[in-house]
Amino acid sequence: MSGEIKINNYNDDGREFIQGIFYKDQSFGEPPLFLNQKYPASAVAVEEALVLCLPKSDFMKLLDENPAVSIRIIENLAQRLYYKSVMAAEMSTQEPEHRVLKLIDHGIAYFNFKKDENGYLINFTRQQIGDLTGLRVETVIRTIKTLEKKGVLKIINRKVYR
Amino acid sequence: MSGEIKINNYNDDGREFIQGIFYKDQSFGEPPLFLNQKYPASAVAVEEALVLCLPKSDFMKLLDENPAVSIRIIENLAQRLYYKSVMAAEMSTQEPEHRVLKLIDHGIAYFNFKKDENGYLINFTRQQIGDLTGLRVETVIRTIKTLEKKGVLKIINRKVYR
DNA sequence: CTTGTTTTATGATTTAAGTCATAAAACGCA
DNA sequence: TGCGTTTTATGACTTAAATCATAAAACAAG
Repeated sequence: MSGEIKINNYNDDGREFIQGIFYKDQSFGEPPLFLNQKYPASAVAVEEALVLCLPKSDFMKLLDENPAVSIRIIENLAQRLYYKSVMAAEMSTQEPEHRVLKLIDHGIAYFNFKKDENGYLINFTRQQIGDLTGLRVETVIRTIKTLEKKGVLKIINRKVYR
Repeated sequence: MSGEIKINNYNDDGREFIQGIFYKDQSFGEPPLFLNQKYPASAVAVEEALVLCLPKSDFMKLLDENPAVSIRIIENLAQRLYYKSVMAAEMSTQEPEHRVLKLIDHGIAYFNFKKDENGYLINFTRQQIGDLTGLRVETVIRTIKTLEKKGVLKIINRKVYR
């Protein structure tokens, strides 16, 4: 309903990977419900957030009685699968510059980045970009500097614009 | 309807990434339909295959008139999203041994690996494992050897069993 | 059976990203 | 207003996986 939630994992040595970030009017956590699986990740509030929790039975009832909702859910899952497919290919084969840029451009299209006179403000910390792309902070910082030098994005007092 | 299909991408320098592999009774390629997006990947027959192509309009009609099909589609997308989430976390933070093992164990659960007296036969080439995990063939070969030495899987005349 | 291709295999070398160390700037808050 | 924390930043060094080279075994096709 409001705020910002990240879905994440930690690997064996405590390194974080962010599966996705969700904002107002978005939903998360459905897939395991349909599979009777355990949640493969955690949900963490990045800022104060209000989240509506729907019991599985109510959710299933909603779907049963309301085909239009099913379609919306399908569209939503399709969107998330699309993002994951694109990022998986990026993360496994492309170099840092490509990965960071892809994430940023995806963010412009699907996260709530605001546009002002400098362009779109990329509302992620370097650490978050790293955790979303599988890179380390230092690498992200250096990569963003390189991208700025190449003129594909701007850094205006430490904030990234595209 | 039969055969084996891989969904893949090639990066800028021709390196392949396999998004997924599909067999009899499975479906693929739906997400972009719901998003009116271009296909972000290609489909390639790995062996002789027979594929049923359903026009978008027919498919949508099927969903509209048949809520039970919607639920099946949701379950299917949820399954694929689940796989991608798990593999994304693996690929970005875990080391080769972990990645390869995770893929193999997922394959046992969801691809059509057959069990015989030696255990489950992992019906992938080293190259395919590499393209699915973002590793190079040589790394996969060495990793599998290490895993064999550790006793977590068997290599019987070049075939991998788990 | 022969021949060309794919798959598995192994050793040597390179390199890009990770790691480690350190610090300044910015932010949050009591 | 001062103090602890987070974020951005940079340089030096290390390392794990990629790359390169080479080859044997297995397989496929004629």
